[in-house]
Amino acid sequence: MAEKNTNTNAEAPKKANFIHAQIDADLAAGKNDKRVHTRFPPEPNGYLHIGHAKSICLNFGLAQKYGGKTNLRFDDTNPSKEETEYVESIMEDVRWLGFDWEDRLFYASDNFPKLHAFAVKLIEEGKAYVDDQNAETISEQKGTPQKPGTESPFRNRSVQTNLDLFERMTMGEFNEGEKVLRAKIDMASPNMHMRDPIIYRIMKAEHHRTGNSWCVYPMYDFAHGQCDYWEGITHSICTLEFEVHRPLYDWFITQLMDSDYRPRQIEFSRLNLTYTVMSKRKLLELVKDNHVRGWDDPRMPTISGLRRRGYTPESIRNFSDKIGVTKVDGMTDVSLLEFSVRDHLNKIAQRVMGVLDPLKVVITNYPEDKEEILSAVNNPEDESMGRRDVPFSREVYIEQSDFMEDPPRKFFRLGPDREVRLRYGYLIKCNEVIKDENGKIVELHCTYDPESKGGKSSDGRKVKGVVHWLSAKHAVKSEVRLYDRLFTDEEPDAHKDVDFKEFMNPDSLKVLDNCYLEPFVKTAKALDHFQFERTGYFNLDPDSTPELPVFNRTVPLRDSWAKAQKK
RNA sequence: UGACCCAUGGUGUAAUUGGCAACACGUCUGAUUUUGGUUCAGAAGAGUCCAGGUUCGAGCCCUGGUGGGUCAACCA
Repeated sequence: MAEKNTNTNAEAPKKANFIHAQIDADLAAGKNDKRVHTRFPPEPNGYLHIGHAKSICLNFGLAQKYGGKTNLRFDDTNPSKEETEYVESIMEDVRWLGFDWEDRLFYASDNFPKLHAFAVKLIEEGKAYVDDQNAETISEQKGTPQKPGTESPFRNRSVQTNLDLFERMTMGEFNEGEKVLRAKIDMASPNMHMRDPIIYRIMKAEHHRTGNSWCVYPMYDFAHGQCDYWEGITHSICTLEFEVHRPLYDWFITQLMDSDYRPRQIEFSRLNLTYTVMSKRKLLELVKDNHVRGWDDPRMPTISGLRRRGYTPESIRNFSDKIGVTKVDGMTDVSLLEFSVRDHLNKIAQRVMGVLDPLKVVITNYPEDKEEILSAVNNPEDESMGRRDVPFSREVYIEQSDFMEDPPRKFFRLGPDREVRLRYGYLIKCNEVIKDENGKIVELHCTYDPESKGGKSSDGRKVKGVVHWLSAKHAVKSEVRLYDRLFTDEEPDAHKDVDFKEFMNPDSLKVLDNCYLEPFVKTAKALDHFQFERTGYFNLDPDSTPELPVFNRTVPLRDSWAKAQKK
């Protein structure tokens, strides 16, 4: 018998990318004892977002593929921006995504003493000097990308003077901005980063880990490569904007190395997603100015926001695999992300009937006090999830949008004298439409076909429409939060003259407070995933109380009817 | 008036040492369906930024353009 290839995404081998090719070449050349050791190096100055997830999946994925290791390293060299709160959220998010750094948790700040000693060594070798000029002057002397810079008058101080001055900087003798330590490289280099870069600056700020023990802090360029080196990193993967830093990265490594081992920087393009922003600065602005409820607002592209929204780690990892890794600056359509989460939730989500916008239906030929228990499938994609009981009675709620008094062509839901099936229940026919004094439809009177239970009908007739419903007296009242994209523009931060906040979508959050759900949702735990049948995927928000469950809509179901209606 | 990087359907990516441009999302049909979901079957959509060159043969190699990105923080 021919076997069908049902290779799922989870099992499918990851597509090779250009980094794999480079690692393969390094391995073939026998570099670094054929080790592969990567690291994920966030600065703890904000919450992680979906772009970081791409980097996390890449770095940890590489280690998995090559039998190597991945470190988690906090790049905490700027005490003015960094906080312990961020450190904690980052660790939580990486773990939640499903990755484990085992015992390899590092901080750049762990290396402050070694970094300082290395700076002293450079001074001794005549490769670094203390500059007394202010930031503005130094900047002017840097020149422009087109024009070479000029040398600082302090460039040729004696080793002894530099040693003395740097020591006094370290002891806190000078104020912020009075002096900096610079590497002596090449003020005429076509690469701005090689024009005597600043490697240490005076900062009298409290560091979230080292407190007040330091008055001088290393710059990123003077810390990152060295940390890579000391941690034994072989492939230091970062985003494209660091490409021009690579010569400097290599320069410091050359000063440091004492064997054949040499880490190597490789750059890839960061993730851009439509209808959102992805810079920590802008996300922080949204949080600080209360445009959203916090870093974990379900509308945010942060890992914590996506988690609260109802995304699963699997769906994010899967998305990450799908988008691949290249050096092309692009813009990924958010529909790819939405596909990933639907795809996963379809397989795992418990089904439930939920009426978001209720319309009362009285089944006039159903006995007043009768109640029945109907049986519903928990997940048609997964038999092992079993079935559940759903109570049925004379008065039910259906969705307002499932009834039209004057239905258009191809509308196969309820209308006057039309018949639909109540999912898992009976066929009902609408006989009477009750309106209030304003003409608004407030209630429907229907009759049911007692022979139609369980998919049959008394005479074999079939109906096209199936609607979800809830027994009015059993239903649990809930709040439901519907989310839409945070911005109305595909690239809100791509407009030169308009602030990205001008494009914020005023309807990005819609709160429905008159929703009904099956009774069993009372037992749900925060973040549990559900599919509200015919509506979308939802999860239980931590804001829920025993009296009032609150649900977030993760993503709507695909809806070909709504799509057809738009045309 | 520089250095470095990038360019393949609408979007994201593939394409062994040069060998019929493939996959996914999205879009559109149709079938199945007690979710207008899922699943299944199928379709449309690029000739690979441009111009030369090498070659039997170029998305891939070479040359020159064009377009885009990054770099002039005591941020990372």
